[in-house]
Amino acid sequence: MHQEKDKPTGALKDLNSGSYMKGDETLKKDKPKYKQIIDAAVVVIAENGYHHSQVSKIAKQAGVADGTIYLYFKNKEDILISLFEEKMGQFVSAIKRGMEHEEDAAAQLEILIKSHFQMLADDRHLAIVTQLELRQSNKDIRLKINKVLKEYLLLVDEVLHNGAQSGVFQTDLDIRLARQMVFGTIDEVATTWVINDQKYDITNLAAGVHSLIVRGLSS
Amino acid sequence: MHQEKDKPTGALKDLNSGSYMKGDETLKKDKPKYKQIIDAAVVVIAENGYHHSQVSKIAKQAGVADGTIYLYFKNKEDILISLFEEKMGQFVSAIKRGMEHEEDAAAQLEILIKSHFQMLADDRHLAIVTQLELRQSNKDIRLKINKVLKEYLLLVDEVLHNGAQSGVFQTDLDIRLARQMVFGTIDEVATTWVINDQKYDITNLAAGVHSLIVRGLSS
Amino acid sequence: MHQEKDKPTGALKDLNSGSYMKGDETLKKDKPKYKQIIDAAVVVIAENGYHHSQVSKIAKQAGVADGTIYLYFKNKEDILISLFEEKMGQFVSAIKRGMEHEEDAAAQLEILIKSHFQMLADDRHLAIVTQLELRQSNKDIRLKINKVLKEYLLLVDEVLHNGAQSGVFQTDLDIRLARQMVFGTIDEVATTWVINDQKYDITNLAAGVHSLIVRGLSS
Amino acid sequence: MHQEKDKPTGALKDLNSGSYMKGDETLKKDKPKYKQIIDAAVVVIAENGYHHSQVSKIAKQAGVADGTIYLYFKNKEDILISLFEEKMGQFVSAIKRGMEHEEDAAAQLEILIKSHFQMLADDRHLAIVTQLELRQSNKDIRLKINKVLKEYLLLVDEVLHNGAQSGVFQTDLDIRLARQMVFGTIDEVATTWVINDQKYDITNLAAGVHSLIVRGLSS
DNA sequence: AATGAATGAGGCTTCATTCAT
DNA sequence: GATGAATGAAGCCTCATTCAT
Repeated sequence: MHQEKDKPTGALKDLNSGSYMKGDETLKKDKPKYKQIIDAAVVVIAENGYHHSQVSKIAKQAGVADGTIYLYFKNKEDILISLFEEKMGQFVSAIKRGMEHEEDAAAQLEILIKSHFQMLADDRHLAIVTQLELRQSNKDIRLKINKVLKEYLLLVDEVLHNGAQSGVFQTDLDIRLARQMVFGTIDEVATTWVINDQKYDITNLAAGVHSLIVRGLSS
Repeated sequence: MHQEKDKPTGALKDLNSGSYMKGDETLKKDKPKYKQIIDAAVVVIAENGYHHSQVSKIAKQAGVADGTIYLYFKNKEDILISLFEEKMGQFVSAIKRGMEHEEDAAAQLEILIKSHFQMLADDRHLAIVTQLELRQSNKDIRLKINKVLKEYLLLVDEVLHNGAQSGVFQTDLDIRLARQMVFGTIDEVATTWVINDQKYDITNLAAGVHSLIVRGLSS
Repeated sequence: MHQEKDKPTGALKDLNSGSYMKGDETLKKDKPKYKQIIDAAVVVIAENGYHHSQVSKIAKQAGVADGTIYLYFKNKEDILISLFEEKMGQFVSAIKRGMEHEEDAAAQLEILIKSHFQMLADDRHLAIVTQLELRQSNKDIRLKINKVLKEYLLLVDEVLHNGAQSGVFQTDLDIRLARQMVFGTIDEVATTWVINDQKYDITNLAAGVHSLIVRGLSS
Repeated sequence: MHQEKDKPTGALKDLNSGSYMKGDETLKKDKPKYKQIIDAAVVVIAENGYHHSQVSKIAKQAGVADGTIYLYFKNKEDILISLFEEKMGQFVSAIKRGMEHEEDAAAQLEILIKSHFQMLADDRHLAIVTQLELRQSNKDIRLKINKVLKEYLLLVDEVLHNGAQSGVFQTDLDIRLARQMVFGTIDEVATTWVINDQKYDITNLAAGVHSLIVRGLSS
């Protein structure tokens, strides 16, 4: 955990260098319209679906002209990737903050799961976008999204590594495989919840998911 | 376990009644060109990506005229759904066959995982299509695909139910959640493997995945 | 009037030589399937509209295979033209028969109008086809249809000529213009009736139409 | 006649509210490209025939990009309907203007016929389009065209009603039937003229047509 | 003569992006 | 910086006709 505490935001540090941004004068990202457009994109995509979310619709929702979008984003793809970066960045930061004062790997994992579910529950539009809509994007975008996702996965790896080293988890744990189980499970539970119109409280599932992951199916 | 043995293939029995098919004279599905076109679609989609797979490309790969496609499929969407039905049907059948003579739930689960990975490994085109390309289809298609997927999930449920009843798994197992873990994990492992260009042997991961699912992370 | 009586069917004499027919052995036209297909076309076009009347639909209604159509008709266009020829031929013959024993031009005109309306009233499918559907065909077909129509117009001309010579009508009548009034009026009344779903009895309008045509609007 | 004089253009007042047009800011209809495209459509349809008039051809003729068409019209159909509305509106307005200072119904009718023929003679492309090409459009379009046509027919009705009341025409005139005679005759004369490649001067026929309609065939 | 499976040309429309104002 | 009118490429599907059986 020391690692983690030593560089609490480190893992995210170059998340802001990915996409479109001209000079280093004033970052586009810090101008109000940048976030305004991203938030508009979340709403529009959640409400209309990925394939019916034209740039013009996002512009209208953001209250700007179509052309203005292109002053802040290279192209439509860039909106989506930036959206994911922006939101995922906050996501990872929040989870890290949550885990900051906990050293037990199992407990950290529970915080991670809870935070994950909580954040989805807090923004139903965003939940739809990340769990369903963004996945219909083409391979290129999904690859770039995966790059952003890597931050999150590294976080999971850290927890697993911790647990293995401290003996909380199996000492010879295949971290890569375990991470795929952890992420795969959380993601599947989240997606199922969104597909079912978020009609139950997903945060209530956190404990059960945590237990399954840690203890497995065995009796 | 008796259930399972009594109707080993039952759950799949009407998988072939889904989409496009006129009378009961000679099923379109049984004509050679039907499979020919589906196989062509798998190759074309795997090689060009979902969004660059024009009907004309599929027709050319299948060695038929564009219009011929429409003698066997209602529209482009129907090709995709039928593709998934056809392949998923074989998929589920194969897994069921594999599990037929095994009564232990944990062993059944291992067979399921192994079979799943084996089938993906056996057809690298199909693996790309199911793990990556088909997911960028629109909501309508995904809904219908989910319907087909349900057969598979029911199969998982049966195994889990078995295990819970026979005491191999936790007797108070939350089947729904457990199924989401099982499927989520398998799917994530498979997707990761495809994203990494299938460059390692996924079947080697089956044992590890099975172990993780059954025993969890605990030491 | 002698003219008229001398060659009672003359005007129709080459109506049967228009379109498709191979040798002079056995006329295609006399084989049962010829009329069978034409009648099928009338029904299909009336019920589905011109643009939704595919050859395959006509074939099915006629109880023959698609290919069989082409043993009796050169192409789809030929079905339509033949349909019009066949029906228009009967039409003109019937009107001629009706007028045969009447010498007064005004009375002849009344018979013509009455017969015209009566025949439309007798076959509601045919009425739809001739008044509405066939008019959406392309210019080529309409030109050929007009050629067939010419027989009918010649008949009108004869009556008008008669009337002018016998002093029943204006002696310096512009036959061409008068014929356009007669046909235009009859056609417009018929079309209006069909557009209104044939929901009143068009034959009741014959007297009024005749009176208007003969006496005009004047008080 | 007072009615007529009091609201001479009234019947047309909402002819411009028919199809595609968003707010009331700046009407699409008033922008130059709107008329530009409609005029292009008239020329293209007249020269190529309805079925060979692709949107791209119209765009090229109008000197705009294909996509620009869709900034002004909902779809291809909307071009045709708007075309008819626009031209028919001018048509009816012109006729009304012409009749404004004439109180005698017979004289009004003569003006109507003359104006009708004159306008067709003034634009040979438009004549082809309205008399021939537009009639092969599908039922939906024809229905909407008929709605626009109704303005014209109401105008005819007014004249006939006038005439009947003032004793110029038969006082017990069946207006509906009379209107069908008037319109049927004018339309047939116009169509015949167009089919014959407009090779004679149709305006010369106005007097004869008027005479026939008012006095009928009687000697 | 009759069949019907196979063919393949052809066009409307959407929407991300640009650029003159 | 902001605008929004204009652009133009790209693809699914229908259906008249053929021809091997």
